Amino acid sequence: MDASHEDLHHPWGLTPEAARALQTRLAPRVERGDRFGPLERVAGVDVGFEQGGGITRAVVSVFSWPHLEPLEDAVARVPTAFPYVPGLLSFREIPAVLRALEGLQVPPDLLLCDGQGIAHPRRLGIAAHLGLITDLPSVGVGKSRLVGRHGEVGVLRGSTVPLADRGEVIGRVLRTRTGVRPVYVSTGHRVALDAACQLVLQAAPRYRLPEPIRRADRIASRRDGPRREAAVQKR
DNA sequence: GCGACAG
DNA sequence: ATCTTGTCGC
Repeated sequence: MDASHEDLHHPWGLTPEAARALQTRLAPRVERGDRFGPLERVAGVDVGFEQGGGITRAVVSVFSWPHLEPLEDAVARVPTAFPYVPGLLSFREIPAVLRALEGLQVPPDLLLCDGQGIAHPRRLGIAAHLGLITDLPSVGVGKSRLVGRHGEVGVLRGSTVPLADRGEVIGRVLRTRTGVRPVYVSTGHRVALDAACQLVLQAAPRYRLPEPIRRADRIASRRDGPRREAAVQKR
């Protein structure tokens, strides 16, 4: 029920072995059912790296819901302290994301993350991990597959096919745009798969990726440093 | 030992 | 993810 802070504020400077052990220990605490109220602010989360990868730049872009108007952006630049290791992405990106979240004027009601939720070897992809430690509802939206198998997805927008691994459905491959490569949607925390897919489809009315993630991605991968770090609209 | 492997 | 310019197509 509660996200007992202390033990959830675990250290990040771990060895890959210790990180995997921690994932196995935390995964059971991820809530796979729906537990979120009315949505007003939905945020997109993404990370980018600067020359050489020495600096991790995390971006959180908050949009109004359901109108999808940009409300606020928060950016954090942190020295990169963990390498990219398949399955351990959260240990590389979450520290910077947490800093960005701290910079928001108002916390969001939901997080749409660039990466997997429970569609992960130990069921703790970055979206699930981030949702768990912030206790915010979250959804994983991956641009490609990490684990799991699935059949062909219909060519029309809205088509889906289950993503399964070790005899369990861990996500859904969703076509957000007719004729365009589908995305991998999975439960992050407090958002079941059905709602997760509905939300992603609603958040992506025109492009392959949800609007909040697109904006965060654009800012995160911009060569030039971000201009305004917060307050898209001050009023 | 040989592939697979989010971003 | 990042290094990098233009190019083909709707």
